[in-house]
Amino acid sequence: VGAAIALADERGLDAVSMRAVAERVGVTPMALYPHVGSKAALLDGMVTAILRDLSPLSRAEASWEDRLIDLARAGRAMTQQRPWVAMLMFSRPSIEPDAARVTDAVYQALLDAGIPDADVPRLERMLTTFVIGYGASESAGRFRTGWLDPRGWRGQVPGQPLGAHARLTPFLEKSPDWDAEFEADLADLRLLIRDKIKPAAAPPGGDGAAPRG
Amino acid sequence: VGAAIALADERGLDAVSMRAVAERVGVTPMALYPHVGSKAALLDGMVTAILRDLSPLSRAEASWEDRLIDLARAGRAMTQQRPWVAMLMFSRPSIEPDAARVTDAVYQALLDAGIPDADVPRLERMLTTFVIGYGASESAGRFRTGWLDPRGWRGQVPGQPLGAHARLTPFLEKSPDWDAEFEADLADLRLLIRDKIKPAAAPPGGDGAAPRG
DNA sequence: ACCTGAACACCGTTCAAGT
DNA sequence: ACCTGAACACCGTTCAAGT
Repeated sequence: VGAAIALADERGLDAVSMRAVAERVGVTPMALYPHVGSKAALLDGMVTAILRDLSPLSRAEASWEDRLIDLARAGRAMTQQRPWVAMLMFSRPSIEPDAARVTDAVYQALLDAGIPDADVPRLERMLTTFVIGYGASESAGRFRTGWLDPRGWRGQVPGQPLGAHARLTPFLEKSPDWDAEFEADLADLRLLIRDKIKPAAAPPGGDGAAPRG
Repeated sequence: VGAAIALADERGLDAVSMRAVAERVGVTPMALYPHVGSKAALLDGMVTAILRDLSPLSRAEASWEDRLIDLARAGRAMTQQRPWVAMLMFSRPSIEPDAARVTDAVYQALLDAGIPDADVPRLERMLTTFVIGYGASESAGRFRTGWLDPRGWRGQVPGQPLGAHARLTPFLEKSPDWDAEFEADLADLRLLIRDKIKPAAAPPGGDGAAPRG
């Protein structure tokens, strides 16, 4: 699994073949099978290993907002450092205990925020879907170009004038600062979560966050 | 491209090989290259074709909220009908005019909502990232299992008791209704957008949406 | 218990020929 | 202008042998 990760880091996910991993380990391709089972299981093991090393789970005493933002930033840092990992996360169910550790930290932050228990799992999925989706859009190419050079948009499609593109041209001419955009999205999601906080009933360990500005 | 889509529908994306597409078209694999360029371009063409046929762009006179929700539902319907399309959308930049048509509809709805022009492109990316990410999570497997059978979570990882999982066990025992979850997420995102509406300055065509409760 | 070698049924793509 | 055939350099995986 370590060799596969090193290979993906150095030459991309496409370079991760059973043959290449075996060669790096110094063994015949078939010798891997008793150990990893299949290529799909190897890819599973790669995301599990990455998730196990996700860093920012230290600051357990920080506010729920800081913890949540830190987790989101750590997720994006991970997808920036290893561009191959985001897409992989969509295809692998997060059942392994190491993935559950991260999930648990998100759950805990949402519970500490005062979100009703019944809403916590859904919001965790919504937030992680966004973070992984953002990382995948960046690393797999969805966010590349497309907003550059919009001079041709107006009237390019016969029956559809694309009026909104025309109006927004000033904001579509240069590609955004993706770091700033991610932070702005996080700020919006933080507001969304604040709005879902249980009306008045104080949770067991509630530390009195202001209900709104 | 049509043959490739049919193949993906019938036997999955992995069955879409140049050789298989060529056979379905009744031609030698190499005969495809002058027409589609490469396999990557073929996959591009597949998502472009799907996007071109995205349905609900008809109701141009509906409220911005209805239009936005309809677009999101159409996106998910697309990823449900063709489970292979969501992952593909992350790897293909949406530069083609047909993709821009959908993007323009989202822009227009956000503009009609009264979102400041400068925020519209970012919010469009946030919403589409979520919709595609949700579809990818469903179809690629991230949402499969993992929340079933959580009886073993408590204390499964030595140094980490996974306390939040333990507390949320009642809500983790059965897999959610994914349709209802998607709708709940959309409702939350609708609220998020409402909160971002330009404070008081009425936009050119503003039709007076209630600012909050 | 762990590894090897040969083989099977595939890939995307290049390149020189054909018509 | 459009298609074909053969070939190159790969894939994941099975299976019978080896030690």
